[in-house]
Amino acid sequence: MSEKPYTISQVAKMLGVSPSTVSRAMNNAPGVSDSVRKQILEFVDEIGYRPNTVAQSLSRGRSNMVALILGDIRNPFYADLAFGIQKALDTKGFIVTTFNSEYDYKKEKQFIQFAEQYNYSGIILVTVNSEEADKYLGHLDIPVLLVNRITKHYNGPLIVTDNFQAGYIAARHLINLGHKRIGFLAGQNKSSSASSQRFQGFQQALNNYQLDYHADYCLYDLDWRMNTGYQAAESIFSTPRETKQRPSAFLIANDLLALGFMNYCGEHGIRIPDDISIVSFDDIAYSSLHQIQLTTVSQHVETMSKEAADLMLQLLTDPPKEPKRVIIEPTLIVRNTTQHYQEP
Amino acid sequence: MSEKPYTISQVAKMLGVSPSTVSRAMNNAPGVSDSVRKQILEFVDEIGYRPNTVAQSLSRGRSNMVALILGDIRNPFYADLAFGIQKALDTKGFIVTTFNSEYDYKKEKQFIQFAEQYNYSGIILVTVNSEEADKYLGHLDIPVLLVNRITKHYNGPLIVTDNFQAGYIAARHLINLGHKRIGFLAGQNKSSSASSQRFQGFQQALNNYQLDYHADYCLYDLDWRMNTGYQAAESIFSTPRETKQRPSAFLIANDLLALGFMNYCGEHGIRIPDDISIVSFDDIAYSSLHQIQLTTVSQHVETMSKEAADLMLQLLTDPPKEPKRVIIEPTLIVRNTTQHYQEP
DNA sequence: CTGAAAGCGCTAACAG
DNA sequence: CTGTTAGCGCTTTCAG
Repeated sequence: MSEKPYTISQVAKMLGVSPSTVSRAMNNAPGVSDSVRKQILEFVDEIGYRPNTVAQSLSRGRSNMVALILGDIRNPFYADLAFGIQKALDTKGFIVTTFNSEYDYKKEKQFIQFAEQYNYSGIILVTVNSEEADKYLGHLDIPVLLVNRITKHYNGPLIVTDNFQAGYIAARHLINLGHKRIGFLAGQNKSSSASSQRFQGFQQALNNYQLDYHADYCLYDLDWRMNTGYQAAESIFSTPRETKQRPSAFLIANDLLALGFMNYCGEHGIRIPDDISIVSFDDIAYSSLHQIQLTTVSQHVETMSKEAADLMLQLLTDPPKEPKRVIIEPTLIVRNTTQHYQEP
Repeated sequence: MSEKPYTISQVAKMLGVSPSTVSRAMNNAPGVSDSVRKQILEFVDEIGYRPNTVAQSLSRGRSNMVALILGDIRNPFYADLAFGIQKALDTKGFIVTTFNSEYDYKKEKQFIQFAEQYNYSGIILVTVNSEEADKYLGHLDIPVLLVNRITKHYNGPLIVTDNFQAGYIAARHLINLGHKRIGFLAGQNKSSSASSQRFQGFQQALNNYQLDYHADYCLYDLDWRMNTGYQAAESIFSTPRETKQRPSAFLIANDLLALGFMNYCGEHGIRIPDDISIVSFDDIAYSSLHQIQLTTVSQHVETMSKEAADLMLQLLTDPPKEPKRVIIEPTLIVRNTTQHYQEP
């Protein structure tokens, strides 16, 4: 592994052919006789020659690197997504670099520029919604695939969960259980269409079932971290309020927040679901633990990553003229953090 | 963002200077008058010219990409590690690509070759221990930094937790609590020095305190997934055995396995810590939840990632002749899954 | 201090 | 079918 790697012209010389022939043979491009091709391929394999991809990239004007830009790899939902995408693309000879925008659209933009500068050949983007992004997303030099986000003006390829429906069925579940005072711990609605659409689904459900939406049952603009969920619970339960005035159930924008929320409740003797029901979104692995048993809405991350990989592959090989848009049906997974409303 | 990017010669032409001068100015290399340099820098900034990094990479023979090869990004411990390293290196102008070896040394090797082929300028490696790796790790063309693994013959730069000590203090904690029959759910000892050293620490502690090591209290070669921990518990508790013959406590090779183990226990009415004490390793975020409260040994992943990033940076800029090796002290975090041994 | 020229390793017309 | 010739965009001697 230590000797200087061969170059294509060295290989060509050894074989007594020209570099172009070697190149053609290796890229199975037409214009090489089968016998010569075979010979080259075997030889190359034997001596372990591998083309320098940087040179290829420069020469071709494109690489086989794909950028995956997402919020934070420490969120298990994203870790799953990244893992799936990466695994699928690896086997096709693409390598994917993951960037953590930390939900900051400036960082996101930097990464996008990075990707262009580095001749990345595609970007899979869980975008931080912003007016700016909405403007340029459609006109990047390289193919973009939006994942789990949607923006007003972008109409390129896309793959999302129906987050409106996710919010709707989550809320309906609670309503079915007899809850009337339902709060919502919202994510960063401005920067996440997923979050805002879940919120809208929630409101729609309230509306359909003639329930009031109380702004003061809700918390807004929470970042997606566990600790923030903890603090949210703290602020909710430490402000004195008649029990009857307090929501009996909460929708929580993602599992991480919900876990933090439950953590606070556990520490302070607030029983779930006896005192309060909660349902959230994502269905990360930890939500299914017996000790947790979180009722949540699955986004089917496995499907999502598979579709994302497939779609990106398609964009890279033969881009369809009609951008493909795939929508995933969310599924409510009822576990143990929700129960029938009981008069306090 | 859509117009074709400028090339260095275009920029040079616009300024009426030569490409080399622009290059020198931008890399603050000597040989440009301050006034010209300033002018160039300003102009470049204004029009937003950014050098094509692929071309740079080819020309220089090295890039500013660093590969991070680890087992599985879905393990929160690795997600934390990756996040920390990436964040630290990003700000220094390096981009890091994460590869999931899935604990398979063949994949690992592939990724290493990949990295060389792509002109990566450094590799941060949580290696899958293997004889093969041990041979070539020292002689790669590019700087390597081993993280949380150690091999027999490799003596390059390194950063590890003292995993022997980790195993030792974990076991001692249990022994202090009066446990005498202690089992171990081992990870993949052959491919993970972290795992095997924890195991050795455990055995040493037993030895020091005159306790017997029972091979049949132990399970070996578990992969690191939650579900495997679940199955381990299943196999342990479903084989009939006198309670007095059963371990009263377990060391478990990492938190993920432990979580799976606890999951099974929860589902089957096995109370922790009343019926069985457990302590594991990593201290991932989910272990600290009130509903979990796992006693575990922290590897201080934050320190680890910071050190790793610093060390890699050093290797890339001015490699010291003596390879630096840093060892991190593990810390036992006592929570709620361990208690005094009680006669059954 | 500055510019011209060669070259990094590969691909892609263009000839034969 | 095969080889020759230019580049891709940048860095880096080497002259001036």
